[in-house]
Amino acid sequence: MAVAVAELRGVPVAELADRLDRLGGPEASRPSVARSATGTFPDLPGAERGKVVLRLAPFPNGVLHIGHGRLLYVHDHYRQQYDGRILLVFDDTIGSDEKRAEPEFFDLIQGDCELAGVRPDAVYYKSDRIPSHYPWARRVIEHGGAYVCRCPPDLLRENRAAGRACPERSQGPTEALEGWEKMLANVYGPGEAVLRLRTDLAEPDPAFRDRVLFRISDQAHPRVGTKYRVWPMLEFSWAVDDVELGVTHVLRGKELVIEDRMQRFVWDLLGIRGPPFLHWGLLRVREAKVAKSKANREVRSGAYDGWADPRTWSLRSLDRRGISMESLRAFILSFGMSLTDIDVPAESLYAENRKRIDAIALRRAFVSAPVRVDVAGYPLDRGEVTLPNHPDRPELGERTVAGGPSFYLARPDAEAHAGEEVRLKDLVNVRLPPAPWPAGIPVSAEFTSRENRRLPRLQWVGTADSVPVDVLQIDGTHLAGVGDRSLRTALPREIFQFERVGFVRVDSAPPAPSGPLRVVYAHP
RNA sequence: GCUCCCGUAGUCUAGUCCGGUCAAGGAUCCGGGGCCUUCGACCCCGUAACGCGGGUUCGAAUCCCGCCGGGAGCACCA
Repeated sequence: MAVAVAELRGVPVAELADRLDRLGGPEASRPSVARSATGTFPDLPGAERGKVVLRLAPFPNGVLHIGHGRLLYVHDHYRQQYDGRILLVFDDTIGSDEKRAEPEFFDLIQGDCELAGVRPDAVYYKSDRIPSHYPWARRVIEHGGAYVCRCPPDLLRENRAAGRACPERSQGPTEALEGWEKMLANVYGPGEAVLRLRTDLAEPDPAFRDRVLFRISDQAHPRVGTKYRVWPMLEFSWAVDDVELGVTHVLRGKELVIEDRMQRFVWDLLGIRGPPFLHWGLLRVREAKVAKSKANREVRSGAYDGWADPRTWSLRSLDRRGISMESLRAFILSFGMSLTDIDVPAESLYAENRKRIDAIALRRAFVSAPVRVDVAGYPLDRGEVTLPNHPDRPELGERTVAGGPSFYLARPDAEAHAGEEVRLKDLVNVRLPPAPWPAGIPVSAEFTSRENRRLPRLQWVGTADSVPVDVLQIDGTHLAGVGDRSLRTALPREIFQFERVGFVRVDSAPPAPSGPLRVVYAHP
């Protein structure tokens, strides 16, 4: 058994490594394979290789964010393990006033799946499947499992908490069927009647008492408009669709366990054997407190820079920052199917990503808040210098950049060493003048020596040829600075390490002709 | 309040089902050192955990009981 588990655990890691190798390009030749610990995934009960059908069911009211990563990669993990299929089923029932499906997200979410590397084998829309739900409702009613309740929502809630029956609860199937037909025949307006499951008033869990199965809404749906007024609730719709779509295993977060009971209750009533359920626990990435409604609002108002704004922590934003989806996958899979409440810092994701990009990111010099420093006595032969693109990988080539005698230094960095001798990294040693350094006036420094000594090291950019750079940071603010001239040939989406600053990715948006090079900060 | 779930180092995880091989493994973070002219990488070293209390047993992270703590659900949302 122990051996079997060990083998099982070994598989995904190896597959991940293969996958990375097959990507080609610089990643294929990187010196070492990134290895990460994978959490445990139990076998799917009764699963047969090649016959597993899973379903992803996002609600289309926002793009997929980091939290959806678990949904995506847990499903994909099992798809790979069992050579199964993943159905993307848009959970687009009519929602509520606070939570409504919106048209643009159908395509955006499919794009997100693609981006994440979790391509669904088929796509369904719940809104196309409403008619097939009605016969199921009828069957449940005929089995005495449901009744039409006309209590106002507040009263319904009160009664549920108190375990009190509402007057209509005693309806027999015939009467309930009549009520149901009236619902379908537009006799009632929104909020005037619902179809409720008849569980047990003595049911100890108040959350489970006589849940609503169908309700009436006049809202227009982004895909089917006002074609339907009687809409199923999530639990009932899955009781239907998990069976009709042939789903073999339902994987969901543990906040949805009560939906399991609801589905089973319906299936038991109708004598159907449905698929088993598996759950994972809550995952919270500390820095990514995503309020979907706020993000949507800010994107729409233009306050955020689109769906890939770093503040949204959307999958798109991670990609834009240069955080690879394979890193996200490894990060997510490290949690396994744990039911624990996870509160993990983004640093863990960054560590995972660093393993993958450190070997391929070319090094570049970048200086923020530049202050000009003129060096007296600067050696003439150092007007240009050639530096390696990567300190550990000569095969990645080198670049030639402008040297002195005039430099930009990062003001806070340099000012901290005012009056001291410092080393301009990879170049020469200079003595900086004492503070203060008035703004707007070049600082006069003095050449001291060339040899590499253990002095504080400063990043520099030669003023003779520099490139203005704008860094979009994780909090949405911008950092202005200059980079070395080799950045002039930077390609969209290219990933660099700004030495002593961190990893960045060149933005894919076409740059303004005269504007700075736009990059997005990933992590240290 | 009711119902369910979860508690292994700062964080995440392996081990718990089937008690001994666990004086608890890995990752990350943190600290120290080495090395490459980065605050990054790599190498070496180090700190650090079985929520608490009982019980069963020769032996408990693992089984039993009782607490305590955390989370989720209690929508005509998903």
